[in-house]
Amino acid sequence: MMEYNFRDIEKKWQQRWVEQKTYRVSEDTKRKKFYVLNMFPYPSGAGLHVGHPLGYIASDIYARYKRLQGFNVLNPMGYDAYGLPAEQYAIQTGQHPEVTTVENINRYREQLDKIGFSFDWNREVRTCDPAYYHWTQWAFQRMFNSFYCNKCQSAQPIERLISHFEEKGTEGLDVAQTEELSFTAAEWRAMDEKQKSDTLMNYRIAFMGETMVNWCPKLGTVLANDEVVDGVSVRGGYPVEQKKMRQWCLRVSAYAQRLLDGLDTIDWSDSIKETQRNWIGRSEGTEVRFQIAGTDETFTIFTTRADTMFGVTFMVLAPESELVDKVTTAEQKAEVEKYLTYVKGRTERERQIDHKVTGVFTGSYAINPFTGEKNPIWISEYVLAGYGTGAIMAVPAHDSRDYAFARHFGLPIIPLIEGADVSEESYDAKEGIVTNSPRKDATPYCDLSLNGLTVKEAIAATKKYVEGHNLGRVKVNYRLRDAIFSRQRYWGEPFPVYYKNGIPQMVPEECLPIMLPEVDKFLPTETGEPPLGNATRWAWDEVNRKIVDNTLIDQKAVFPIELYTMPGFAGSSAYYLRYMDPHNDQALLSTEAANYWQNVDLYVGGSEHATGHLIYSRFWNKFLFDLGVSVKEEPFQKLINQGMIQGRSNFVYRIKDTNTFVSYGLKDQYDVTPIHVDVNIVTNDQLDLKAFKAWRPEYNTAEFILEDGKYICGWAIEKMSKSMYNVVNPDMIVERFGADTLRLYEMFLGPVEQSKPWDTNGIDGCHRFLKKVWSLFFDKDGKLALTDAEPSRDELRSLHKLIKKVSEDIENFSFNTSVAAFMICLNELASLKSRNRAIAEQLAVLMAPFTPHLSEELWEATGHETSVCDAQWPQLCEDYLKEDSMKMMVAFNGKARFPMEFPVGTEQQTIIDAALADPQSKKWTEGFSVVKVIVVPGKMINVVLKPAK
RNA sequence: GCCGAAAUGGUGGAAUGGUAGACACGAGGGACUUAAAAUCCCUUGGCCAUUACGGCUGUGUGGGUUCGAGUCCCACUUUCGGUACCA
Repeated sequence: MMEYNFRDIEKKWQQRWVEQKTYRVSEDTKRKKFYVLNMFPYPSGAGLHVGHPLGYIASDIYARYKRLQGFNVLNPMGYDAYGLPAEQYAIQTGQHPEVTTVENINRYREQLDKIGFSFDWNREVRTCDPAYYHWTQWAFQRMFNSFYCNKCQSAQPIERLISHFEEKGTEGLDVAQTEELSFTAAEWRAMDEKQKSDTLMNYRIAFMGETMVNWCPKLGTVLANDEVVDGVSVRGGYPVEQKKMRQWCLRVSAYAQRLLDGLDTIDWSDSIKETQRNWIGRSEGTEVRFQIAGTDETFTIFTTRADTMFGVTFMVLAPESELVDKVTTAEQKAEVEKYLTYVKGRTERERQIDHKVTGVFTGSYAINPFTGEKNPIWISEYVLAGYGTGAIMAVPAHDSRDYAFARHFGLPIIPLIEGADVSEESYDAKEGIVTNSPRKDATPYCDLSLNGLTVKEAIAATKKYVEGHNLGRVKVNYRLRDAIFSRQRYWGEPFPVYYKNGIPQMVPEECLPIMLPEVDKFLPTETGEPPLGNATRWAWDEVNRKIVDNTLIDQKAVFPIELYTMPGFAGSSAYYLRYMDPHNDQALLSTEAANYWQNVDLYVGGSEHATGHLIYSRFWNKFLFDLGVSVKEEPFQKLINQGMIQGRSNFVYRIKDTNTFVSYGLKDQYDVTPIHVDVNIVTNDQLDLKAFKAWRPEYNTAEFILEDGKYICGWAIEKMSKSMYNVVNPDMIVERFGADTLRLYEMFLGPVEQSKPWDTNGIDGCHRFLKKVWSLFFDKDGKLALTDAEPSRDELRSLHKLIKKVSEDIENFSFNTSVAAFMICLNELASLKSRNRAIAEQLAVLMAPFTPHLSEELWEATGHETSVCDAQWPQLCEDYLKEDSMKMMVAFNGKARFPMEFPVGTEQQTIIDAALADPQSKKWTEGFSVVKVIVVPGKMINVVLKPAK
């Protein structure tokens, strides 16, 4: 008996695909392109579990479907190969990260190959490959040599800015910048080289800046926020402090508005667009200047609530603000110093976790330009130096933080909105009618009155007044920060930068890439320099234009090279462009390739990258778009966020202090401890006792209290992880059921976007289905059992229903329902006893995106010589979908009662008459009169009744 | 706190405002078999009824719109994501 032998079939076709280069693609201007892309994986040491391929399978189905529709489909894959785990492993074992990374990549590749993807492996990229990071370095240099022009909203060569300085200084400048500088052409020309370099850093898109970081002196490295808990490092428990450090940064904030606007042009889920909008955090407000009482000095605050000008009762500065020194009076100096010391000792983390109300009075006052009142100036950590101007006006009645502060320090609270009760808490809502602005008892100070206006109107009126009276300006602020672009790590892209007299210089473009040097230790140096400080060959010979030994520094023209490396997102920001032309050694990609492939039509990946990779990539692409390298402003037209596959853990229950395990149903009668048990020795929650005893030595002598002769395990949905013993490996599934079954089942589990648990038990259904498909084509002896008769109308209807459903479902990414549709169709064919060749062939094509190996085999068996990949997606003929008759439900007052059948196309009135005339209707209509009848063709005849009098 | 998504049988999940629970798993019963596996058939939301038929109830909670609501509107509860002194 010849059964569905998936092992041989899958091996055969996977080999043939390689031999015949089935998935090789090239630019073909005669065909329309379609670019499908998955977020490339970081090859971790743990290998793939069953959750990882979910998105790859979904996009592979889409890619294959598009190909069957005649598109020239680009569906590449590669590796995000730089990353922390490999480096940590290197530090612990001395194993070079490259070795581990390559091992892991090979393992991934092996696992991926078994699942039957249509990737064009010829286009593989690895971020750690010098031929790849050449272009990461190149892009960085271009960013370094660019500034952002606000007027033309695009990146421009830095030379243009320099000539502007030469001619006019900063006059008439409207560009993105770290801080607003002001100098004349003469002043610019008077600057020395170092000063000019420092000044330009204020404008470059890739620039060197001073920023606050978590610094751990004992570990000699910067730590990310999640590597610090309660002020100490997670690894080692060493204290962590806030430190200002020089770092390379990318001026992502310059693109804030374009990043925001672009969201309206792309086909992403509303939730992820919203996340990005929040992250960019555009806020329209007003900057207002306050005069420091008794001086000529002023300072500027930012507010979105210009309507609350008359409710200001104090001012607050960020502790890091440069104003602090200026406004602190002699009497308050000691207090202020004490407070600043306290704040300095607080880590970022502590400030985030507990929002203690703390602060100190500076001794100075600011004059409110609307009331003339003197408001005390305080310092508090709740005001952040990095947002707005680092100074605020406090309106405790209408801001909860100001309110808490006012209550704590006994400062006045003036309500400004009619009916707002501020006795217990502030009234933060931006609605209501403004009052007290100005207060009735106040001496008139300015001619602005907001009383009687709505909040919205009051804000607009105040803005107008501020601009008209030169008190400040209308300003848009963004929450989006510039990205810190350097890491004190080894395993990352080196910077193509060297330092000449402390001034960063770009290595000439023709000399790229600068290769990551060898080191003997992956830790920081003894003097606290990053790991690259251990490299002996890490100096730049400017004359011979090559990397040379460090010992030559200080001789002639040899200079130290940057010791920082780039962060993870550097390599992953433009990889989708490189896939278009992966072997090009002259450019990131050719113009031809860029013009043909344009951008990614469909991008699949996790939503956890919403505020990381997906922002950086969009930024990077926009920059390259400004350079004319990328031809589309947005890199990813449509985005699908696949859900996580969770683990389904199993538990056994050990009676305390014994080696006896009690079955789930009886566990409440004992004092038990639940213990995770390997899900691979449990079937349908029933424990394999033998396998359990063999699982670990201590369970060798285990005894069991069973129910109905079985040991039933408890279960829970948790993250899939080794420690929960709920990891299911795709190789194991492929070995037992085949890749096609795995693909089908992963899709059948539920909607791609949704998180759902993996439960191996359900896979049988999909496997059985494929066996049934096999036996539709072949008899018991393995002979093709199809007939060449004309297909019947019923067969054709079943097929075309399937074509319609599957085509729609794939377009909508609703793969679980298309799998169900396959099963329904097969059942229909079985009940029709259909073995029609024409129908069966079409079924094989429809299934090809889901089960490519099986479809290839069936396609070949039905006498085709080409790959099923080059078949044509079946044409839908609506004609076959028409039923001869339609079944409709007769309902009375919305309640369905009995079915009736009518020939297709029956007149509405005929239907109504027939329904009312039906003897069964009498039961419901007696004693009632008919108000109206609603006919939903093919579904429902609803008779609306009311009692007859 | 704010933003977003969700809540349907024992389980995963279906349902353009029109017979809720498609499809599958599991469970129960049966056929075949010495037996097991495999395969096939029947039942399977709950409650009541059953020699016929059937009836009631049911999509997190409470309201509303509608002839008709899982679906639309309002309020709430819970869960999961994201984010957080952003003025």
